[in-house]
Amino acid sequence: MTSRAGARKRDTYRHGDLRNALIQAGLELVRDGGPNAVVLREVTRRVGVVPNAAYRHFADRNALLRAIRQAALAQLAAAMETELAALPPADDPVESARDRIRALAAGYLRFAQAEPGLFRAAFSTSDMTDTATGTTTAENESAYGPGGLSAFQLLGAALDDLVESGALPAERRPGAEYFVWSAVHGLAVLLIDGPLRGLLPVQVDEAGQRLMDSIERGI
Amino acid sequence: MTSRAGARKRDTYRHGDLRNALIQAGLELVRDGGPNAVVLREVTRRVGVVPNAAYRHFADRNALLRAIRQAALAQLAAAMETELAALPPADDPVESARDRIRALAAGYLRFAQAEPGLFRAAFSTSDMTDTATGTTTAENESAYGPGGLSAFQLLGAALDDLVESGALPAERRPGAEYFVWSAVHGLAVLLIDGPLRGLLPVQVDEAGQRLMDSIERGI
DNA sequence: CGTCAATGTGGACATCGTACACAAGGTGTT
DNA sequence: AACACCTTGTGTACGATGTCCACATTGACG
Repeated sequence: MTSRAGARKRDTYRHGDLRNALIQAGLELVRDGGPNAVVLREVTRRVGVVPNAAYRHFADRNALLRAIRQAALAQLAAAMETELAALPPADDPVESARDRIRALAAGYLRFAQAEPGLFRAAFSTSDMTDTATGTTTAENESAYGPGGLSAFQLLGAALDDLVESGALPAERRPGAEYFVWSAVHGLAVLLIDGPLRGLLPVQVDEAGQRLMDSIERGI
Repeated sequence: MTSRAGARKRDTYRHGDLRNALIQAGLELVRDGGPNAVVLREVTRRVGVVPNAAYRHFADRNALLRAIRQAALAQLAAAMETELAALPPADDPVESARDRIRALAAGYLRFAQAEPGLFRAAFSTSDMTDTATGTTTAENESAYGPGGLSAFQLLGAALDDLVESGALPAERRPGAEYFVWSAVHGLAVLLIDGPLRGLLPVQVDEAGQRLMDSIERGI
């Protein structure tokens, strides 16, 4: 009654799974509203718990945000894996490796556009490195998808296959993921935040194709 | 006395240039602390004015932030122009055009690393598009450097020269800036925010070189 | 010199993150 | 079964923030 949205009154004094519930509610907030829509009081409100309860599971709002970011990264990786899985089997190993890279890139871009809030959250740091503390929160930076690989690792594996199939000279392999990831990530960011925001879906597709062609040439 | 940092007590009742002063103070805050270090009250404090005074020049905190972002974008463009100007004159027009693109990219990356706060602010939107209002603040998205060109336009011009010099087939020109910008922007973001943060300066240079090589191949 | 629009001030309010002390409820020992 | 203890949630409180409203000060223009 008193609570606004889906905040059922719990009958037990203990919640049982508060930590996860908070992350889940946070993800909902982040989904439409980006990282700084995660306001601690609102998160706890949704779970039906008093604000301070969150402090039993997270040091502060930033810690909660980090956990949410981790979850968002995992969803990214999952989306990319899904795209991989949907790929029809190809006989030519070279073709196959190329297709996988394109699929990963497409999954990345699609996720960014389908879930800009999650995507922004996944790569937001504005709050974690607090101004020259230098700590940079060097924790495990990557969150893994169902397959156990992070987005970055997925890309790395695909590039390895590209080398193995003979399509990419081994001496070009080192650092290749930096280039590919940079290009894809850059387009994603420019599309949802930057000056390319507001492009028509057709143009977005064109830009995506153009980008992937250039990536293939440039690797 | 009462004010903490550099907040001189003004003798005139009117400030005379409050709007600019606020933007300037905001830039200082953004410089170490990123976009959400721009706290309206702190900004006005630094200028030596009461918080509400800002509302005579900006509709709200977001409007101030937009102005600051514009200024940061201008500084980015300026940094790129500087890099261009420092380029030794080349006789071969093809070489020259390539050098200019590399210089622009280098300027972009250098600026991002030298002024991560400004850079983040320049491309932050988390607050301007308020959740499905759809307005996306379609104002003049670009801020111009001393030369009167935005970062994007600088790149476009360099690419035009590349075509004119014959190094780039005209049919590859359309959309080329999307690719180049994406790659450079992506690396910049990954370097200062993303998982590539914390790379050693040497590695950063390597990644930068690698990226620019790939870009040249891929354009 | 008087009026008026522009600009800055003062005070108030709701909301936020978070600290501190306390309550409720499991868990393990005896 | 009784008890102490540790974990987890509650209540209250404080300082800070963005923004609203009414008022004060000022320069420009008649």
